[in-house]
Amino acid sequence: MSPKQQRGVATADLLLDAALRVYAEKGEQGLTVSAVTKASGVSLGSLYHHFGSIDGLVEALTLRWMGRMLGDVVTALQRSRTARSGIGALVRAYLDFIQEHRDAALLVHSPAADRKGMADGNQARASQEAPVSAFAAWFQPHIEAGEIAPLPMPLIESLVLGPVIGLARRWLSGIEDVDLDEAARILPERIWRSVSAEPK
Amino acid sequence: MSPKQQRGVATADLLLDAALRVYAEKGEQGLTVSAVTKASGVSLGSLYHHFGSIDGLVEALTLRWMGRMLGDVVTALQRSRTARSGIGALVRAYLDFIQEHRDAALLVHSPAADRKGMADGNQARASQEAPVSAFAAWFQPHIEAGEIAPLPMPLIESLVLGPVIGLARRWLSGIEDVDLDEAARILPERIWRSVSAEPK
DNA sequence: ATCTTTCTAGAAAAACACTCTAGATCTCTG
DNA sequence: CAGAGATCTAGAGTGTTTTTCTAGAAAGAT
Repeated sequence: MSPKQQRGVATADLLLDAALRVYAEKGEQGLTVSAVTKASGVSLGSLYHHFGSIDGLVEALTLRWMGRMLGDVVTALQRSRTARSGIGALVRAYLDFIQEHRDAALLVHSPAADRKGMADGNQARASQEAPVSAFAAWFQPHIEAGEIAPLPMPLIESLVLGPVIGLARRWLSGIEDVDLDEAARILPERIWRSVSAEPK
Repeated sequence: MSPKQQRGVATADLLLDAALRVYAEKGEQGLTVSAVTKASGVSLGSLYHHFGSIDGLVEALTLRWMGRMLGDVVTALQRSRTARSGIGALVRAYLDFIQEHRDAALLVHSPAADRKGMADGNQARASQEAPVSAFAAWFQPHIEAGEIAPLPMPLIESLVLGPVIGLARRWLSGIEDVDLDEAARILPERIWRSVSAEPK
């Protein structure tokens, strides 16, 4: 990588890092162009050169962290052999991530994330669907092996991820009644019951 | 209610209705102060008198529809006698609502909704916690009766609502692979397996 | 009848995202 | 190794959007 490109990447990183700091400190409202340029020391022109718009910057930031989170989750999945242990690993990886990167997780779980990620068929889709299809790819053999019930994949995803995401949102929003350790202990067993092929 | 108050409420309603129309037509970006004042025929001053800010207006709109949605769901719950049928009624009520009020549901499921609803301890909390605690109140007896497993209430809520919300978000975002009728048939049984007290 | 409060109105101010031109730094080719 | 071309940095300037502020109309209270 040439020095010029290096500098470009470094500038983009400065902006992304600064944007997350600003978001953590001042929230969604405070995440303005001037706040980010001040916090990063990078000029307005550079911001627009690299990201095109403030939404572009937020989208890039969201995708970066969404990618990291889904990467953690998929890695945890792929290390697991049985469907049951995979669900446990997934839940732990997800909850670990939001505890370790609370601010980033808040951004990823924000409404903007849904929009940006899904709205128009841009590169967002690619970087999201890779992990999502990895998710489906991991479950497929377990369906065929008779461990997981042969439900439509969207339903399996909702049953497995829905409770975890719901709990994560609740914890992220600052509600005090959520004990993530307890959840990590109890949820996998319960999710397993909902998607397993065994008769009840 | 005095005529003056009546007019005030009518004006606020005009603004809320117009805001939803604007949102439905032009999306989140298009939901500006001037668009709402034009669409409603109400002046700028009135908007700020009633809602204080554009965010205040959006928050009020979100809470109004969130209240209606949770109201539908809780009503469906309360008509059910057994835990199992309650879960089925809840799922159907939820999915019916998002189909019937797609635009409002999009707003309610947007990121802004999480923020606004939970962030600061304002009246938002009250209008949300009423239905939520109604939810808990309905489940409590079924836990004590041994139908539902004695899990912490946040976990029960996540297990029951998480999959439904996840699927709803997916459908609302326009992904084509979700069949809500099929989901309404399959999900209740699966959710029931996850929270029921019976041994597996 | 006048005083007070609530509501409506829109001009003016402030904040904001974004564009545009200029110039610096690096690469690559003749 | 000179200089043409590409990429990146810089910030003043533009247009739009939110918000504030002052004024006045309508209703109820005394």
